[in-house]
Amino acid sequence: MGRSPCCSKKGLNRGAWTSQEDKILRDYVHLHGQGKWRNLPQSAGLKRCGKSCRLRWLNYLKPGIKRGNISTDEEELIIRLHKLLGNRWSLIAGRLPGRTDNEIKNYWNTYLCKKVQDGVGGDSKTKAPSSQEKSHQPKPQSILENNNVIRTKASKCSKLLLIDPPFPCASSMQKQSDFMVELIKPEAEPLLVVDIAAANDDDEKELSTDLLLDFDIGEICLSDFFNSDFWEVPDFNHNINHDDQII
DNA sequence: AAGCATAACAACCGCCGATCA
DNA sequence: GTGATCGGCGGTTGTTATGCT
Repeated sequence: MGRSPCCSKKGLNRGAWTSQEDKILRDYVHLHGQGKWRNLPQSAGLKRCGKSCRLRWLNYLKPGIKRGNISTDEEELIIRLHKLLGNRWSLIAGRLPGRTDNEIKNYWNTYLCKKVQDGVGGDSKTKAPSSQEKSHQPKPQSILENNNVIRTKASKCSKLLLIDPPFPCASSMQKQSDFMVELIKPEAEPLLVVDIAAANDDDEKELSTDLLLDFDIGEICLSDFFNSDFWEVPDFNHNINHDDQII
């Protein structure tokens, strides 16, 4: 159907934002709130595309944004979530307070991806590790080549359904009930299916699913799960045997 | 010291779903 | 029901910083 471009590119600034542009945008959003990105540049007097304004605000100007110094805890969580969710950066970012999807995506593409692929502490050649990178602990095992992740391409999936995972630690689950998720109706239609049992490597299967181990759930809505405070869960590292299906 | 290679990060592009007229 | 608009997302590209030869 051919949609119009989000804005005319004529006469618009591109590239890095100046501090003055940042100030204008920040002041405008503080005054008028977010939204109406398309009209914002004109209203605020910015020579920028609305999308560009939105990105700048969400990734850098929005209060509470953390920059850099991704901790090992965060890093581990990113790896786990990526294992589970694939490249759904916004979902992953949603579980990392103060982090943006763009930052996590960049961090993954430039560092974690290699680290995960190498399986042992990442890129050994090239430059010396930064102070931040020096804190990265080598991973005991490779989680590369695990294809259990849910891969999507710009297809939004707001609901993920876990079906009948025979978690052996089910009895401990009731304790976690305060962040337990709502049961989904049986007739609900799963949107994505991941057959973890199809994986060849048991270790990989473990890594794929250990995020979920503390849940005594027959069927849960995973998006609700992620909306819960599982961030607080202290330990994901249980050993289990399982032929799990995440749906 | 200079030039090249690579990493890191900011920003852009195009597609998609939701919403509304 | 249809098409336009908007916001959001993930992939990709461009630029800068840093390290290596």
